[in-house]
Amino acid sequence: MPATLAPATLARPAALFHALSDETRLAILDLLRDGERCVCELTADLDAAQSRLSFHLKVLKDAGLVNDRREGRWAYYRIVPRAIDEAHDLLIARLPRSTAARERSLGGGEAPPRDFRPRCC
Amino acid sequence: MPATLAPATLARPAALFHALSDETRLAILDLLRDGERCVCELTADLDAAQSRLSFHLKVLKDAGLVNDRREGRWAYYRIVPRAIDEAHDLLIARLPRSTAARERSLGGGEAPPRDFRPRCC
DNA sequence: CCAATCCATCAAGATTTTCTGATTCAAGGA
DNA sequence: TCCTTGAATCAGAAAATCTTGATGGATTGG
Repeated sequence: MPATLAPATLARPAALFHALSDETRLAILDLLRDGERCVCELTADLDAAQSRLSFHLKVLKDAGLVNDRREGRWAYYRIVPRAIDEAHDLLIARLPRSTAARERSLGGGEAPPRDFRPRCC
Repeated sequence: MPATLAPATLARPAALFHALSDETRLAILDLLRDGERCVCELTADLDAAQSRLSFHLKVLKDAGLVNDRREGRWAYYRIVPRAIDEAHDLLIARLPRSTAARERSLGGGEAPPRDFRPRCC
């Protein structure tokens, strides 16, 4: 991760997408869509080792995608909708500028890649 | 990646987000936002080894996020807007169901997590 | 107090990714 | 044809990630 390649502005998007890049974590998020769940529930539903879920929940939490709440000996996790929104915005920011403009006015229509003038080496 | 945890439906989202989870690849996408670029241009702009960019471009291409086009000895890469749209849809599918409904009608407003009835072990 | 439960964390190993430095191939230009 | 250039690919090393099993803390119930 050379400094020249990684403006500070890319660290956050990369971390957020990384948290979303694992099937186990996506499965967790899918379970949390219906509301908060405690770890033991997730362990049961996903048939996964508890330490494994703890690991992935920590990744999700560090990325800001989930919150946790302690109640007695249980830990309840829930999705942070704003983090999904943030990822959403970061995606839009990756659309080609021409397409992004179109996306804003219309509803995500079809379109050829636009003109380009490849000036190379 | 146990089968119980990884319905086929999660492989694609994970792969797509994985491709977006690296700062170098995000930097590449940012450069491609203005239109297609050849590898040598990217190499210069990002000050990165050619084989390294080839590697990351392959990851992006395998994920369907970019296209390539050969012209003489140059290879031009460009963003595939529909892949960004796909990632976008996969994100929306991760919103809490209550929030997702709200998202659809309103414009992504604030809201408490809704009621939940933590039935646990 | 004692035992059981829920969970985070750690260490160790396995697996995956990423980077670097060749090597190879194709396309041009001299 | 020979040489140069742009780019993909490979092998190996380095780094990051993931899994497993063990340990320990906190809470609860008996």
